[in-house]
Amino acid sequence: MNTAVQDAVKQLYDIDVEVVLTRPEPQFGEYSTNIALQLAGRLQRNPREVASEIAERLKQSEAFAQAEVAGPGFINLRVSDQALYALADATARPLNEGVNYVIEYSCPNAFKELHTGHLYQTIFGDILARMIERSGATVHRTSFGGDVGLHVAKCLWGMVAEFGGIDAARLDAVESTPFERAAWISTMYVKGAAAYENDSDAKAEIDQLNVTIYGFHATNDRDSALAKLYWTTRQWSFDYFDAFYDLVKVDHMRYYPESATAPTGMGVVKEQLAKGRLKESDGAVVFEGDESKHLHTRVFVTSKGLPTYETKDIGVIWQEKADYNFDKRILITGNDQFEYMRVVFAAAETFRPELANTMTHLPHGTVRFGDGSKMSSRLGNVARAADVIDSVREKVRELVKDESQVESVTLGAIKYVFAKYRIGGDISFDIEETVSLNGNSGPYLQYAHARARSIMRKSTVEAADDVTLDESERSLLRKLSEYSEMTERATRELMTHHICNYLYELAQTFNRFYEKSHIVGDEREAVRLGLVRRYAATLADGLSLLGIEAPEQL
RNA sequence: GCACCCGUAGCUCAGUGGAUAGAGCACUGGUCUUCGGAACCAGGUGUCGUACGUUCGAAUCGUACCGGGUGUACCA
Repeated sequence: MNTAVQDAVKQLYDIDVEVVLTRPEPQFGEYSTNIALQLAGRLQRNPREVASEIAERLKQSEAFAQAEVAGPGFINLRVSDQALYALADATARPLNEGVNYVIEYSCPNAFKELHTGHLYQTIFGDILARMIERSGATVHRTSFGGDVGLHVAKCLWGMVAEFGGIDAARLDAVESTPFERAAWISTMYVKGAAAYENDSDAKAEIDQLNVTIYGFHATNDRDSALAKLYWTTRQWSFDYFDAFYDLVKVDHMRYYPESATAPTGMGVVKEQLAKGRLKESDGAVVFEGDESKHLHTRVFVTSKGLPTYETKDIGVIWQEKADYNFDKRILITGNDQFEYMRVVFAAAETFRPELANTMTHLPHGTVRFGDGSKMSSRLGNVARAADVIDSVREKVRELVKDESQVESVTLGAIKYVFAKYRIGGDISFDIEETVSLNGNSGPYLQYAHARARSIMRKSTVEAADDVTLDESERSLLRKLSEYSEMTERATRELMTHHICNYLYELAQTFNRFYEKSHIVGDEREAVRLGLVRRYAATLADGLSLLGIEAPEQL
């Protein structure tokens, strides 16, 4: 359709322009263009005159039923009902046909529990992956976290202290579900962390333990007593991740543990040091920042010879590239890592120029609760992901009687609230609002779908299309016709909140239609049933993009 | 100090060059003898943080400032 306008401009003025059609307020029609305002300057003419010339030309085009000049020189375009049906039935263009993506998110550390930040990333990342897959791409979901390091040493120390010695057999007495095991490991961490702070002997032991743990990987020690304790509980962590991802019903990611990425990263560091792209400085290996680009200098290997997060991050990029040969890589992290990631990306692109323009970093804000507080692990009021889910489920139980639907509504509520904020800023998580049955929430849309399906079950006629729609019928079809454009935009911009805003507006439009238009038993039943059917299908499709179930009844 | 992000209605947020700046929540009143009322309609007194600038046109772009947050060499 924009090409129809481009052609008109070309014929009239012999100018090649890129025409962007926008969706104006409904009273102005389906599409609007400001092309005349842009051309007026170049042509040294009055914008309204230019607009009416273009509009005259467009009236002859088959693409539009109507073309009118409005305001300072906008051209408002209206399409036929028939064209509106075609738009409503159109599927989004496959923007990423054949493109190979890696999307890295969630990224929990082994030996720790997932908190709300992980929950947000897990859900947002999963939705993003769905959207991109839907646009024709191949998507590989990955995750990256620490299975070695000081936090692990604190944990192991805590276990040894708890057992009064190194005794892996004592693990048999620990509760056996993945969530209980993860919680137990957390208490061992707390024990170790406290000792590290307050007891200098313990601190020395833990620091030594840290080195020992790296050794388990280097020497592939799986049999010594301490190694058994480590490998067993490490596996417990991975089992817990799997159980958690099953609980929230997302696809699993491939986990890249730091123990594996560190050696890869160290190999790269060695190579790049020889090439002079990394420098030695005060005994450490650093990537020198570029002040003109405001890039910090960062340490890749410490003066003690240990790899930092930078090196491990380079290691993951190299491994993901080797495993999947991605065309595009998207990384989701908290926004506190924004500047840090700029340096890592700059280093990666310096080492391997072919990576330039293939990697995107999506930083997100903090999940904040109703009172505006940021839950802090230091203060002991950290919100574990599982606790958040539990408290939402409790609220849902008050409203949904059918126990078999509680889980679907619980997850719908949580996924929706995380998807509806534009990524980048903080996420305000108000539990009442999240579970609320009216307003812009997941449960509201699930209900909206169930209601539409109920109407469809009730009707016995054959659905039919009609090209002389009344006003409320047409406004619903018009809203439906925006769906594929909206999903394209959400995919292009990597922003899930467009989907939520649209679905909510769609439901509101439907409610207005439904208020005015009787369906079952009406003489226009067939036509209206066709619209209800499209509405239910669009709602279900949009919810499925968000990973939310669309129930038949609720 | 420098850099980045944020500042829009009482609250939570959309809108990032276009028409009278919009939603939800909350609050008030009303509609309909419910095809699932979890509905619909009506009601906003907003210095779009402030000031200058660019533009036919600025919440949106530029510059400076104010306020909040984050980052800034051996943590992740």
